[in-house]
Amino acid sequence: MNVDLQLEPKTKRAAGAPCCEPVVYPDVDREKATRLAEVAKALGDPIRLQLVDVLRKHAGKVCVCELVPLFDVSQSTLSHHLKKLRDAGIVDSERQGLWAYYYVLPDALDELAVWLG
Amino acid sequence: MNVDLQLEPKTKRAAGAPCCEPVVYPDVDREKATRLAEVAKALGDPIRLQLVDVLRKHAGKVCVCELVPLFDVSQSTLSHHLKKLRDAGIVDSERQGLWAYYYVLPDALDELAVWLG
DNA sequence: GGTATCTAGTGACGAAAGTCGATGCAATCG
DNA sequence: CGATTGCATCGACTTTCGTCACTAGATACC
Repeated sequence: MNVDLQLEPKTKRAAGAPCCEPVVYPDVDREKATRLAEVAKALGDPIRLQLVDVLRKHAGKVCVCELVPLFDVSQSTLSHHLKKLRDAGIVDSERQGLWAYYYVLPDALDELAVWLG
Repeated sequence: MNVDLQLEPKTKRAAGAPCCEPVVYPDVDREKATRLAEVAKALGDPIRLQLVDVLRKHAGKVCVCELVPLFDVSQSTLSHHLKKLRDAGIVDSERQGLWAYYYVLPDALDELAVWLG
């Protein structure tokens, strides 16, 4: 593994011709890259990442009113972050009377985990 | 696993008292969350994610001149994306004469993969 | 030395993100 | 019914992002 092919120094023809032909190609197509990047972007904020961490580690569903006091941001900001996570398909919510309960949808995170290998 | 503890409906005291006490806490501290989010954010763009994909799948180091033609953006934009990946500690580069070769530093991605479980 | 080539950096600019306070909307309580 | 509570949404603001054309440095060829 990691053959480290010896990096041909490419001292050939620096002037007059293109330095090299593209010999490597993406393994994930643009569509899948866009989807994975969407999930990664949703995790790209410390608050959202901690939100997901809380929801994942806590079996079952968690009331928003328990989440708000854990972070130093306003309730509306937290709601905004939760919406981002919902839009990315990382979590979903369920209303129960006056309260809203959030939980993780594992598929999105799994897909990213698989790509990370 | 995933006990789904039965979500006490909380019909108790909706008026006059806080709905509930916070009973869940983040498992990753803010510092680690910030670090993980930084890596995730760097992967939160389709071009950067594909760049990492190319560099990971390709054993060894890849010349920038091979990367540029793979994407429909200008050379300066690609250089900007590579810098973001460098700043996040996901890749590093090495100059060899006129060319620059990029390669993946696996630790950052591994840390994220471990968190994803 | 002069010129061509490859890559990084700069400046600019529209788009998007993160934040807050204020408001809206359902549902519940009294 | 009216008041209150929990959450989502809106409007505004500042900051960051993605992109490009242009420029600057360094290196290699002639």
